[in-house]
Amino acid sequence: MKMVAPDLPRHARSDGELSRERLLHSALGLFAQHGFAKTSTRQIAEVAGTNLAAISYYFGDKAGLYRAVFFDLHGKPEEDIARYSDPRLSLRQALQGLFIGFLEPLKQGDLTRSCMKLHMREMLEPTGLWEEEIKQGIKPMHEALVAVLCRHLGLKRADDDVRRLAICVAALGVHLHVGRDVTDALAPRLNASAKALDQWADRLVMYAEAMVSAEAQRRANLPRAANKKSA
Amino acid sequence: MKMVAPDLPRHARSDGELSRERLLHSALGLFAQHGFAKTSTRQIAEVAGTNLAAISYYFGDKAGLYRAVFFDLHGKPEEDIARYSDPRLSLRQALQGLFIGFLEPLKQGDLTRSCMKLHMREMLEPTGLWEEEIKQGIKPMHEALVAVLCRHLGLKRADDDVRRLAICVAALGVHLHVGRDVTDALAPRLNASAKALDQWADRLVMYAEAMVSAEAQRRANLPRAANKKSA
DNA sequence: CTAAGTCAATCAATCGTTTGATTTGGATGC
DNA sequence: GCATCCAAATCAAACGATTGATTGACTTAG
Repeated sequence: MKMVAPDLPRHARSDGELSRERLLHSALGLFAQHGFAKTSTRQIAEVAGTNLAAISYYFGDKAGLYRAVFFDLHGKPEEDIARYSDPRLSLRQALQGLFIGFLEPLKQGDLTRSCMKLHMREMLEPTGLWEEEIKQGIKPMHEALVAVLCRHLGLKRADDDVRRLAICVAALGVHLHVGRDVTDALAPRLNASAKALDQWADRLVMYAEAMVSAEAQRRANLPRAANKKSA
Repeated sequence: MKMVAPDLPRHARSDGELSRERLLHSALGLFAQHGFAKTSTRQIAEVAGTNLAAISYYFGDKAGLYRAVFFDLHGKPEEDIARYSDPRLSLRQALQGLFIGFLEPLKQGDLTRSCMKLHMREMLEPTGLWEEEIKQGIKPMHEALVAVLCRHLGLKRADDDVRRLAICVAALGVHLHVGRDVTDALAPRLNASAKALDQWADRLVMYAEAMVSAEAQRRANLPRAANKKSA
């Protein structure tokens, strides 16, 4: 069953960290597809076309490789946040920017998709890395979205309901990735083409706008009292 | 590091499949928490208080145990579907029934939560079991929800937009489980109490209603043509 | 007695990691 | 230009630990 790449011209000292990058990309694909535990170091080295020992050489150990894959091949959240946090944007524009951040990776190659899948997978297998990802990646994005919603709801401070709304809006984008396989099984056409993905963007923006409007209306109908605890 | 349960009174022939059930529950918890690959058979037997060989004895092998956990300890989808598919229900009532199915497991003990988490985990590690789960569990629920939406949107047949709407509505419920840890990190209060979970139900119903209304309005504003391809 | 159940001990396989030798590209001294 | 050296990089081989699974003897209930 094991098929070694037969006769690649045996990398002659490509010097520079070429093997390192090959390991990173191979590991990304394998980790994203099979998970950390089910991916063996031998498999990674085999796919990367390097020797097994190269993993220890460049990354110390398997966990170090995973950590490097997790952080090195990951876009900073700043650019994602910038797409929707500008105060001059309308709500619709902001939501469009938000969901573009979720949809763009789907259009690109396997690399970004694998990267996203790896992160989604971390949600279900918290390994410390994930806590850091929440702190450095997700929390800032959440807070930025909360700020956007507060602004358009006319609120000075965020409360639980705004945070819940933010989470639900983001959930629409997250589900694009987490539920990708399920969606493909239920309605294959929805993710089939780039045009279909653009329709996702349209509809998600529409849905999110509707959710925000509903929340705004709920707050408008609330009894006068300023610090009402709950219903 | 390995600490064996020191002196449990060594089950004397408890006859009947008592060990079998203990293995099932222990395996559920461990599989849900650490995943399949990272859970060892020794660990399972240890927690269950049985001998290692009991796994082979009752389930053939580790995969058989996993399969048994996956299917034996899983409520049939019929009862979930029944909560929202009744044609006499209003849209709001149907959505309430739908989300109750997602929220109820959160209120109950670790068992149902672990069971749900195990299934969510399967999404990211397709292992054949998952495909069957889609066919027998998720697809029926999806089709039932699509039917509900068609009814309230006044449609004879489902199209891609209805399916997308159904997926997005369900995504709100799915995210309760998939994004549980993230939510706890971002806004711990939202999942803290049973009362908070009831508020989730209220808000999710409200959001879903808003999404359906938005879709209805979009369709109303559509140019007359019956089979318009897209915008 | 028989068959179902339980147990400690052990199997072969695979895992992540390490070792020590070897190869390579470029700097150095002449 | 040429021989020399060195550190970076690569490699095959093996390590100890752990894995899932099996064995065969022992215990108990019917």
